[in-house]
Amino acid sequence: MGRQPCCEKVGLKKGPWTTEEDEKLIKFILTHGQCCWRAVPKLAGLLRCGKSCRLRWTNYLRPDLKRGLLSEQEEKLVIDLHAQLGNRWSKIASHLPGRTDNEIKNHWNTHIKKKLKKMGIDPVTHKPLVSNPSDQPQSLQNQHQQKEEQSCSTISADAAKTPSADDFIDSVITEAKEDEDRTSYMANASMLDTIEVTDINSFCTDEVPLIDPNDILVACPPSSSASSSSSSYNNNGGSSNNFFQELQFPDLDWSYGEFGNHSDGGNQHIKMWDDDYFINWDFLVDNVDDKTLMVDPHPANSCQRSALDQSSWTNEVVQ
DNA sequence: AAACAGCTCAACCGCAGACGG
DNA sequence: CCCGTCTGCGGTTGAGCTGTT
Repeated sequence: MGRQPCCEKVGLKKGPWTTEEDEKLIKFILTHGQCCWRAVPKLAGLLRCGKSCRLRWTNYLRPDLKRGLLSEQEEKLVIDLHAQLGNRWSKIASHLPGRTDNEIKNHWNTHIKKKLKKMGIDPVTHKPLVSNPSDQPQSLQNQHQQKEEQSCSTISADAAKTPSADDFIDSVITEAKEDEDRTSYMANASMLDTIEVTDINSFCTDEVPLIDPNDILVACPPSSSASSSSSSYNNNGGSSNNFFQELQFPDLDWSYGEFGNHSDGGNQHIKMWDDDYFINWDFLVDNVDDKTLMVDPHPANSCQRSALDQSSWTNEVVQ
C-alpha cells in the first residue's frame, strides 16, 4: 500500500556523483536530449534514480549554468521577487538566466537571509524585524529606518539608473502570479537588458540549453568553494571539472581554481558557445562509446522534440 | 596540531500538480 | 471523473571545508 517509490531504490547509488557518472549522464543528454527521466539512468547505464539524474543535470551539469556568487543586481532581483512571490524559488529562478532554484534557495538561506536580518529586515515579511517598534530604543529605530531607506534607495537608485527595472520586476511578478504562459514572458525578455542579465534568451530548466551561441556569463565560483565543496569543484567524487577540461572546449576555461577573486568583479565573460558551438557538441557526440545511441547532430534541437518524438526515441533506444 | 564550531551547497526526500489513458 | 505515472518544487540533510580556540 501507500505511495509507490519514485524508483526501485534497491541497488541504487546515492550521494555525490562521480566523474564517470557525470560523463555518462552528459553524453546521454547531449545525444538524446531530455526526456523520460525515469528511463534515463537505465539507458545511460547509471545506477541512479531518474530524479537524481534530473537534479544533477539541472542543478549542476547543464552547460548554460552560471556559477559563482550572485551579483548584486541578481541579489536585488531575488529580494524583490521574493518579497512578492515568497519561497517560490523556481519562479524566481526562471527570471535569473543561468541560475537554478536550488542555487537561489541556498544563496537566500546562507547569504541574503543574514544580510536582511543584519539590516533589521524580516526575510520572511520583508518588513522591519521588531514587532513592536516602541520597545526599541530610538536610535535603533532610526537605524532600522535608515537601513530600510538605504535598502530601498539602493534599489530605487538602481531603478533610476535603469528606469525600467521596476517595471520589469512588476511585470514578471504579475506574470508569475497570473501564471501566464512563457511566451508572453519572452516577449518582455528584452527588458532584462536593463538589469544587466547577460543571457536574455529563453531559459527553462527543463530544456537542454537553447542558448544563443554567443557569449554567456560564466561566473567563477567562490574561491572557498573552489577549494572546499570537494564533491563538486575539485575532483573528489562529484567532480566534473576534469571531465570538462578533458573535453577541451575551445576558448573555455574550466579551471575554477585559477579564477581567484570572485567578489563582484569575479564574473568573467567566457566565450563558451562560439561559432564552433555545434562542432563542440559533435565532438562530444562523436565520443559516445555506445554506437547504438541515436546521434542528433544538433543536440540543442533535442529539447524541441515533440512529446511524440520523445516517446518514439525512448522506444527506439529501449529496443 | 588537534578539536570544535560554523558555514556552504550538492543531494535527497516527500508532496503536489500535470498529464494521459 | 478516476487512477496511475511522471515531473517539478520546496524543505531539509549531511559531507566536507574553513576558521577559531
